[in-house]
Parts: sequence; structure tokens; C-alpha cells
Amino acid sequence: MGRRAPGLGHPLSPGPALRLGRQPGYLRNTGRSLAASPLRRPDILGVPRTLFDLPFRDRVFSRRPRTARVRIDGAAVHEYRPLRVRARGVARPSRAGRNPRRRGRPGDDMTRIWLEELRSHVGEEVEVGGWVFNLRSSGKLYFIQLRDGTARVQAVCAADAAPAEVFARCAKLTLESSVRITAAVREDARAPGGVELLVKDLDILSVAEDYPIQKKEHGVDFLLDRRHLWFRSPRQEAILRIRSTVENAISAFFDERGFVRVDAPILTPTSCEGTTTLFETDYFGQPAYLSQSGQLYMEAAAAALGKVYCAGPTFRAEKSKTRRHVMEFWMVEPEAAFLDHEGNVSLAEDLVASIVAAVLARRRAELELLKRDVGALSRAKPPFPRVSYERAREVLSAKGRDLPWGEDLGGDEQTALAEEFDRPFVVEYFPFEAKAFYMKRREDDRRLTYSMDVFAPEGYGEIVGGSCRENDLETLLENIAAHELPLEPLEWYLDLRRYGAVPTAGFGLGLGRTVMWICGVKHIREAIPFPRMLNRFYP
RNA sequence: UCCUCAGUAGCUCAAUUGGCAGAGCAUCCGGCUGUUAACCGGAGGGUUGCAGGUUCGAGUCCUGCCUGAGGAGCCA
Repeated sequence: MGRRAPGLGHPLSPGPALRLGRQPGYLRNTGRSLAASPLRRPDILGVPRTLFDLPFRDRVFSRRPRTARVRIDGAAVHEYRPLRVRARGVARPSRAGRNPRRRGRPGDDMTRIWLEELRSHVGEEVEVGGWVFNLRSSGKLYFIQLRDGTARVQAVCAADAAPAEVFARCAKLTLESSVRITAAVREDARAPGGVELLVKDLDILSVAEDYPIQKKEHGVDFLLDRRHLWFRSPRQEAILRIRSTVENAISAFFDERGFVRVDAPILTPTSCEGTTTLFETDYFGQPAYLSQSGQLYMEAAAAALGKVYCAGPTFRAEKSKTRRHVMEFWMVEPEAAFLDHEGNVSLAEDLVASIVAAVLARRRAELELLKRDVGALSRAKPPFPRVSYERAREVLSAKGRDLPWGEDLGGDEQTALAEEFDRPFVVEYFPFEAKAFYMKRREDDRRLTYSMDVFAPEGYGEIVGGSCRENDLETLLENIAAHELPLEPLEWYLDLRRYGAVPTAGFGLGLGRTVMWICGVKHIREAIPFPRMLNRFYP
């Protein structure tokens, strides 16, 4: 735990490209500058070491076999030659069966394709790379189930269709070994998906050790300890894709409406709401806390930019142990000046609806794989059903669950209430005593606030919580006193009321819970790439 | 922090009233030219979470501890 492979460098460094260059068949700069520009001497330090450090448009290929000449900055021309270093444990690429179109065009990766593109290459010969997720053999026939992250396809290696050495190499394959395959693409009704690869050449890039995750059910503890490998299973892959679509839909939604993304700090001098326990860390001798919300900072940003939002991780040090809770989760928090309660509710409704619509439009296959009944999702169109807090109490009483006035809706209450609705619904006007100090009270009933929560149906619980903010300085000071919060750390926040206070409103949307509901997974840990849970933050 | 449940082979699980610790999958060896979590034959694989107790005898009963899961509280 905590180990780091040496020499990997910063994730944004060109490390991977340089490593690619150490594999057979790639091109390394020979150091020869063939034609220096009369206007400018090439800066040697700026010359890429391998061809793959260059954008494709800058690659100029020589007619001479196995070399490439490259124009850099449109000036100097450099010569590149194939690198013939054999990496440890990597088989030398076989000459037999190579795509003839590759000959004389070293470095040309035009024929390498992703598996998702396979259908448009039927009848052609292509090169693909990937991992063996399943393997069957039948004497003179290997069925290699291959995935490359974009799709899954079956490659067939037949003794009478591949060179003997290639066929023999297949015996070394294990689950999750990585390979590079040259093969003919053909349609075959017997193959899953109807298209398969007939292997002409196969290089084993890495023989995988005994792979722990099997093609059957596993316990949660076992899988979470191997989250980094669990990713590779189809179900987890689908969830991660949907999560990405949700994130893209969110930024598209706000972008279209002119909201500016402003990033909130993660290290904060104090808690935002003073309600939950925070993670404390040492900030050069001073205590600092991991942010539980970016909201107060968004209020400052809204006073500068009008319509803003943030999206980032938030942290709660509560020892929660339920299917809806994790210690670290991503939250999206819009905040807008001159937004009232009705506008806030509509904004939340529109956001949720547009997220769901994007997933329904672009991730049908993934939802199907997850066996998600899309009924409740298709009904997530504004306006959502709305009930007031007081009406919600009446509904709960009728169901035999009395909720004392002033108490927030607990997990059981949320589930009971959700039985009444077949789509997301809004509960509004919560009591002041159940909510945070910055929420604006109703003028007609000071006990209540202009607050609203959006609940996902089907028992997934609260996905949005928001309110209008108290913009009067005196009232805000009273509220802070009522919640017994220290004043000094909030001075900057009070400034927002001293220098041109306007009505503002906003909300927080829990990304993990939204993904969990859309995917129909029963635990939030599956909706987060690397969940941080009570007593578990490995890997 | 509290309540409930669980811990047996690498994985998922079984083991009758307290009586020889097993199966499937995975791994290794062999077979098979259309497999679909392939199949068939063979082999290896165990401090039954840890410590103590009761008993002729404990995976099983008792006590304590550890680890995990579900829920409460808190919330997105």
C-alpha cells in the first residue's frame, strides 16, 4: 500500500509515450538532422526522442523502408529509425502473417484499430491490442475472448490458419494477459456479437499471473480489496461509462445556461455548516479541514460572476455505515444570484432531467447490461411531484410513521415517502432547526425555510439538497448565534452581506447517489471509482 | 458509538444430535477443430479468523478479542 512504481513520473508527463518507444517496431530519433532550416537552427533539446512523442500531422514518412523523416516546427527534418530493444518477457514479434500493408511503412499505425471499430473493417486485416478476459481451447483451436476497453470480441486461433509458432504461443496465454493481434475480421454467426477475429499473428505483451477475479460471484470484501482489478468486469465498466456521461451532461447543462465553473478549495480553515464531523489535517502547525461543501465559496463566486457552480470531492468524517454513505464523495454545487425558491427548484429539476436524458440517449447498452428497468428514469421529466415538509409529515402519519415536528427525514422516512412516487420528487420548506444556519427563513412562517430536497424514487434517497440563502446580515448573525457557531472563521462570508447582498440560492447534487440511482446499483460503493469507506481506503 | 448477522482450500459454499473436513470453480498435467461462465479424465491444495474453556472427542457448545457486512444516528 502506498507503493509507487519508480520512474513513472508525473501522470501528465510524456512517460507513456517514451515507454512505447522502447518496444519493438517503434522509432527512435537517430540524432541526425538531415536539413537544417536556413532561418533557424533546430533546438536539439526540443527534438522528440521517439516518433510517438509527435502529433500525427507532423510525421512525414520516408520512402526508404524502415525509417521516417519528420519535420519539426516545419523547419528541420530529423531521421528516425526502428528501435530494436526487446523488453523483458516480451515475445519478439513474428514476421509470419504480418499485414503486408505494414511493410515499408514503419511507425504507421493506420491499421491498428479499437475493437469498437471492428464492424466497419469486415473483410480486412487489422491489428488490435487488448487483454484476454476469457479463454477456451479445443485441441487445434483457441477461442481468445479479447477486450480493449472499447468492446469485447472473440479471436479464433486455428492450427490450420495461423503459423505453427503463433498457434504454439497461445498455450502460454492466461486470463488477463495482454496481447497484440493481427487478424482477419469476419462475420460469423457462431461468434458472440456476430463478428470475430481470425488470428494471423499474435504477440504476448505480458503473461498475467494467476488472476484473482473469476467468472463467478465474489464477496464484497474480496472485490473491494481488488477494486483496481474489479474495474475490468463488464458491469463495473458500464457503471464507469455512465458516471462519465453523467459528469459530461452536468458540465454541458451548466455551460449551456451560462454558469461559470469555479473550483472550491478542498483544504478549509473551518467547517462550512458546523453540523458534521470533519477530517482534520495539519496545515503547517494549524488545523485545517477537508471541505464538506463548496457552497459558501460559491456564494462569493456568484457575487462576482452571477451564475456559478463547482464540482469536486467533499469529505465527511461521520462513521456512517449504510449503502448510501461514503467518506469521500463528489458533489456538484450551483449557486446563482437573484435566484428564488421556485427558480432553484426548477434548476434542480432541469439538471436531474437533463442528466437522465443524456444517459438514456447515449448509454442504452450499458443500462441494458446492468439490467436497469428504465421506467422510472424515463419519467424523470419536470415538473417533479412536490410536497411540503408538513404535507410529508401527514403522508407519513397516514402510513403509521409519526415524525416529530422539526426532525429531518431519516432513511426510513425517505423510503416510506418514496413509495408514493414513481419518479423523482421534491420535498420543500423544511424547519429551520433541522437545517443549516445560512438558509433563508420564510417571511410568513419563521419556523420554516426556503429549502428543498430532491429524492430519487425506488428507495435511493436524497440526491439534491438546497435552499435560498439568508442575505440579511442581522438575521444571519442571529442564525449563527442560534447554531452556536464561531464567528471569526465566517467573517469573510459575512462580508458578502456587507458589500452588496442580493438574494441567492443554490443546491448540492451528490454525484455518487445520482449514478447509483441511474445505474440501479444497490450500494454507492459501486458508483464511485475508488470508494473511501469506513475503515477502508485501499486501494 | 449502538443493534443484528457472518468468518471453513486461492474463490463461492457444504459438513445431520458434538463423532474420519468435502464439493464446484481456479491452478497444474492430459484429451478434444466452433467454444459461449465450454466440456471430459487425473493431480496438488486446510493452524476451520485469533486466544482460552467444557468434553473421551469441538468447524459445531461457552467466554473474550479481531475482521467484515447490513442497519440506526449524520447527510449528498
